[in-house]
Amino acid sequence: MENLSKYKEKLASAGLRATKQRLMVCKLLFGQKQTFHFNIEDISRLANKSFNKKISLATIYNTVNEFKKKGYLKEISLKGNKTFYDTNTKHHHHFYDEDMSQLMDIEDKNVSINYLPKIPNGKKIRSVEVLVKIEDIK
Amino acid sequence: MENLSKYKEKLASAGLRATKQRLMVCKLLFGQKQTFHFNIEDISRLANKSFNKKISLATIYNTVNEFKKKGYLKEISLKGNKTFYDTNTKHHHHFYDEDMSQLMDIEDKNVSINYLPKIPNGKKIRSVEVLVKIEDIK
DNA sequence: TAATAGATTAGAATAGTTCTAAAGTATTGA
DNA sequence: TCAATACTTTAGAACTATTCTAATCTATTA
Repeated sequence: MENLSKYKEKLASAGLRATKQRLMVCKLLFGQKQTFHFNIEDISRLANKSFNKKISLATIYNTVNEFKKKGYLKEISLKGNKTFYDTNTKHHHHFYDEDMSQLMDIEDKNVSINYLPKIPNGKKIRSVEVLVKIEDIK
Repeated sequence: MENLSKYKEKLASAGLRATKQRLMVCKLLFGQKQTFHFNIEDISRLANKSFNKKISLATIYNTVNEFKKKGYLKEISLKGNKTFYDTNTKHHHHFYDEDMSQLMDIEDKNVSINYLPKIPNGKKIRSVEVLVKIEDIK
């Protein structure tokens, strides 16, 4: 419970008051050693398991969406029904393991693209995302 | 109505009988000069407009899913609620226009990647997809 | 401490997709 | 050709993810 102030700042800067539920969400999202990938259900399940406390889905959706707007979380471009988020907001890429349905980060510096077609008139590039789908060597 | 046999073959090879509704879906999907991007609702709307005929959503979902399994259509990896499909099944990449919510193809030969990190043990690459998000120059 | 502003919540509402069961259509074998 | 069978289509139910709503609760402020 030592670095709660870090989370309080984060919440404040996103225009959110620090409440018990939001602090729990922060702890789950940003209290990990490594960045991670999750969906809303994961957070709900983790809150149950880690704190023995049920946080309503509405609260989780609200908090996650505010953090996304603020740039503290990134939504991942992946097909499928559920929305996935990434606590790694640095520009980077992904491996997607088709057999495990699992995502792994690829650091931006580990991918290089040396040619792209010219972009349409009046447009500029916002981001370039590479998704490397991998599967078991059968 | 001249190249219906082309569609009949396609349906047969996907294990589907050629019915009025499925032939309409085929015409909409594969009868275009250019490859295109669509979702289920688009096909439903197009059937209404082009043939003045309502095809049930269930039929469209079934047919599109069978074609996807068979490799005649590709599902596009994009966040968002609706699933998008691509009639271009060649390996290729996309521009995604954030302002217009519009997809454009980038031919595979127009993108080159000269370095990728090594892939995890026991895994091999299935595909490498590049998504270039673009936006208006404000 | 009272008043008020904001937060949380359960559950309703919505949207995309899949499932189901009944009715329709095509195919097959006699 | 006809009946039996197999496959299709369909409307609507069911399901799932997400958002909305309105009532209750909590925190802040004066």
